[in-house]
Amino acid sequence: MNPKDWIAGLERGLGVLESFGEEASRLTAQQIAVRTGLTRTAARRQLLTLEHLGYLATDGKLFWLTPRVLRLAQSFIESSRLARVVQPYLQRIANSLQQSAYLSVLDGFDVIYLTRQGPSRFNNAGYGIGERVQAPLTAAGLMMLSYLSEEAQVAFVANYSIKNFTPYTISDRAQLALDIKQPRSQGWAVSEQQLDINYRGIAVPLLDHKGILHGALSVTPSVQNESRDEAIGRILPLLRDTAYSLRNII
Amino acid sequence: MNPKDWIAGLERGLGVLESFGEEASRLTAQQIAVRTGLTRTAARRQLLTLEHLGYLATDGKLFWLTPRVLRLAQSFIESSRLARVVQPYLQRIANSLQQSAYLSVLDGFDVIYLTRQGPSRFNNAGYGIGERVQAPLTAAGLMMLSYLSEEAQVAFVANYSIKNFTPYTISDRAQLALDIKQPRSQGWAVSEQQLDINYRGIAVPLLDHKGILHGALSVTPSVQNESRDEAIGRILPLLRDTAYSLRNII
DNA sequence: CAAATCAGAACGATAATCGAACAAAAAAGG
DNA sequence: CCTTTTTTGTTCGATTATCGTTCTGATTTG
Repeated sequence: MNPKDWIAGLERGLGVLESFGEEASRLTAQQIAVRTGLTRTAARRQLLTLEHLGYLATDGKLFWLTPRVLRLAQSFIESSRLARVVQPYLQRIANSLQQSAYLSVLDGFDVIYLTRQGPSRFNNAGYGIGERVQAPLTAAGLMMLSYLSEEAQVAFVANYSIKNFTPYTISDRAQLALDIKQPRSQGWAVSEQQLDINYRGIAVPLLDHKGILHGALSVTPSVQNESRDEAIGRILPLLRDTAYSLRNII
Repeated sequence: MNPKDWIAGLERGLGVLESFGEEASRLTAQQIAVRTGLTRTAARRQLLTLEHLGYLATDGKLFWLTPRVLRLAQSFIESSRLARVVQPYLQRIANSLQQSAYLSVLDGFDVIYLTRQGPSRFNNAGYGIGERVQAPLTAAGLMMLSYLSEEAQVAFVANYSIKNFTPYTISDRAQLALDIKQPRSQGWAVSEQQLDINYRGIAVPLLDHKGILHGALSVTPSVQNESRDEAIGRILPLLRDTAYSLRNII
């Protein structure tokens, strides 16, 4: 890229916005400067600009994010062609299984739920739209990770920081490496009580006619009343058929 | 503000990001230029920068948003002190009423759900975190709008574009003006089947010890099995008590 | 195949942005 | 309560990042 085609101010400003987080919800100009590597004066200019644009609020000393930043997320969700196209197909799955179905994509180490569809609006439980979960904890995440290149998978396994959510959460890198490798050849992924006890996830990849991965379809049935294999036998055909019907329109 | 403390590049870049939307999901540099008022070359520089930072993807011609923009939203949600503090109180409400309870804030004309709490994780139905709904359609929105200044309310009524979601949706500006004025003096708001038939909303304001509005607490009971007044009698005391307990810790 | 539309590169002008240095204010400490 | 230390806000000249014009090459359309 031509070095002239680079807006440094934009990069810095977005860095400032991203430097806020869970344990850094209210920061001074100084703290931002340290986190972003800018000088205090430069950081302050960015902060004042962001405040004026409505992305930040301040009491004169501390700065914090405003709900305004959610508009960007909204734009993404609304502008997702994939979500629009897949939505009615999710509905068919949800109706047929009488439980919520999900479309998700990968962002870095996280799975993001683009749309969900329950049997009815107010029985639309589970993950929320735009919600983000560590990829290896979900079937959809394992499914999509399996489509990364070999090197990317190795890098992932090395850099991923394992956290235990349930006693069943994978806690061993060798196992993780296997789990994110296998689904691709097999054509589906399952995760057992990784994130929430009592639930498993079943996912299939959403591929276009060229075989390019666009996302994953998944459902999260309860582990009660049926074995893993029973659940797969009951659910997988429907997911596969749906993904197959979508292959030429995504 | 000192005019030197203004990062033009950041303003322009965020304008580019925000110019994507539902009916504008994939845009050329040219189209972006028109939408943002920049020249094509300037728009192109912003787009290339954003692409390189991972916020946009391109096929060389069209640009579109990537899931990356959701990280900003995530930061906001995670960094919301209000959400953290209120969460356990929502849980109490959800347990006691056996239905989801919400904390929301206002952003422009929209209500944003900051957190929700259902009786259990997988019975956590309804609005998703970060979801955005036109304010006058919800009890929480009416509640918060009633805390705007007189002028802001007038401006709101004049500028708000009314859409009918159900036969009960308010469709008359005079009525709207009344509806967004009344809740403040009354101390609570109710909305009947504005957004979804079969459900009403009941909301109370979340005020600190100085009387400053920080958000709204709400629940959305079914209209079946009880009248409006019965629902209010059953639910309002709990919401009020909860809001009152929070008044010194938000 | 011609016409029209759009993307990419070059470049000199301009003003946007920078950081050092200083002033003011707030905390900390005795 | 006053002094010292740290943090925050402002100014200002230097620099270079960013701008828009213009031209060229590529792609689409009729």
